[in-house]
Amino acid sequence: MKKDLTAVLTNALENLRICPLPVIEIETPREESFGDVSTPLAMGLARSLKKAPKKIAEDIVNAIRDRTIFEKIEIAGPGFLNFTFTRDYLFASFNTLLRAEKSFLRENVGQGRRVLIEYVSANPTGPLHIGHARGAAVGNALCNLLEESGYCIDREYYINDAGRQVKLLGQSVHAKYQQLLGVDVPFPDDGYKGQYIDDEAAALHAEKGREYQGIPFETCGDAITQWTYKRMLDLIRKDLSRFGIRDFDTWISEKEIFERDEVRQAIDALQQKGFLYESGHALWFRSTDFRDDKDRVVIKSDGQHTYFASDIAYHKNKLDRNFDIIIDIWGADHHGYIPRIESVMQAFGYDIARFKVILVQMVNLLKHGEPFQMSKRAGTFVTLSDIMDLVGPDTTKFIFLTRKADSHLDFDLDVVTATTAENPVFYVQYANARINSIIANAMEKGIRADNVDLSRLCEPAEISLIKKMLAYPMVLGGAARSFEPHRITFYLQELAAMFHTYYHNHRVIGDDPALTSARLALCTGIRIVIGDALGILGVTAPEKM
RNA sequence: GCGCCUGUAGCUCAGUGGAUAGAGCAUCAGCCUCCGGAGCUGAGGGCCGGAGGUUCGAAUCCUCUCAGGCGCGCCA
Repeated sequence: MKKDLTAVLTNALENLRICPLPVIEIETPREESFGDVSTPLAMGLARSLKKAPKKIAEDIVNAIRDRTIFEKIEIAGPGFLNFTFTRDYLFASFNTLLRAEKSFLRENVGQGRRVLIEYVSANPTGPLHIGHARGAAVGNALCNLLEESGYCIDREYYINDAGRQVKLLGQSVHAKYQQLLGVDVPFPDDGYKGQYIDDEAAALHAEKGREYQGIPFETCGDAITQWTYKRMLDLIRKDLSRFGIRDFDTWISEKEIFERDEVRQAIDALQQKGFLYESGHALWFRSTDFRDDKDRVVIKSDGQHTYFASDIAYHKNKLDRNFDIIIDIWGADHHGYIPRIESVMQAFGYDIARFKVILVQMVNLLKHGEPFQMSKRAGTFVTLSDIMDLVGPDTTKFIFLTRKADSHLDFDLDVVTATTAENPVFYVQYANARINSIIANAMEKGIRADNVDLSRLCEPAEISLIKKMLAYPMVLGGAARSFEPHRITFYLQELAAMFHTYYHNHRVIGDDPALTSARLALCTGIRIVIGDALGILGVTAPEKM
């Protein structure tokens, strides 16, 4: 729909010798009476051409030579161009959609550009919680969406395995292990609490017996830390897999970045470019040269590097891999780090327009309508695994994807688990299951859908459904261009609603074989679109429920 | 104090500078001899937090202001 109209309009603008050619925006109008698609093109040109929008619109209409696919072209409101397609065009397009070819369903937004998307990247110090899950759902859907829209995607998870946090994890398990064996080792003040630490200590005992009994952390700490965090990482992978997140292409380790001396090299590189200076025995990055409001310490006066230093190295590592676009998906509580990382990117000479941080807002976990505060340190948190036991992966993902990434989200365990009616994902999946059931029914009755005469679809609801499906590629394209996968969930709910209404008003399988075939084709189209869209969101489309 | 995010229907949220601002839930009133009732139909519900500005046009952009959340370390 969009491709054809864009071609027509481009041709018309060329006939009018309008250049440079403006970006042609195509939208589906709010009211069906305004036509199938419309463009505010003439209004956008009003300023540069210094002519009234309606006059420009008239000129454009007159310049359209080939109008065989249109039933109607109207100028409306302040200067909208509204297009209504002929039935023949709609049926022909829908026929193409039925072949489910990606070239028809997709817009090539990416043009093969390479994108690195880093998301989740939770510290391997404990199980994933609901905040990580939101990042995972958004990141996974965005990767799928961009990949399907012509980008080459690398999915990456950054493992913070070098810092104090991982060591603290090891200390916590070490202490619990010793206590288990009756050795009185004090638990670290800010150690990790929670049942899983006890479980890990018990597991360590089960596997290694008394090997470390009475041995101080200074001696056996590295071994225990390694052992524990690898198990944590394994747990995270399992949770993500169960959550239905596609595996990452790269699991990149902070520790290995250190071991390859990349931190040193990155600091040297900044030093050479003159962005570092010494003050108070510490080494500073002059991020105020760019977009930060204060300079940042890279190496502390005690000679230790800061966390920021390894971030510099990691982002240089990303840059060195020559991606066209680099996307970081962070929890919104890290938003204060954006300016300094952007500064790093600029210092290395990278075009900041090709770096994007997507912030995923906090999830307010509620129980009985009351805030359910989570803290890994205090050990009071609900894990992603717990959530999946209660709610299920599909529902959890879908709910995360019904909101913009940067909008706050309430996730009330009672609401989400109590009444299934509040789970929009079921509504969509139900439509899919229903269609499968209808088609199975038809096949049992030996009804074939060969040589379908689509022109038998003449109910207004049928034409509306076809138009809705033909708009699907535009929705995907828009979502990809704006990095907003949530648009797809809204589209799906609308399409499902149209189908459910249609289903109640019209029987698909009836006495008229030709009409039945045509309606089966209609259903098949809906199934194709729902299946395709759910697939991109990373949500399953069960045949039966 | 400074910065970022969010204020849209009772609640949770969509809304790409464009036409009469939408959906789900909740509430109320209806629909199962019929392909899946996890469904359908209808009704009520709005000063788009507030005030200015930008222009042909603002929920959308700018300034100010109010409210909530988060962040502001030689922590990680």
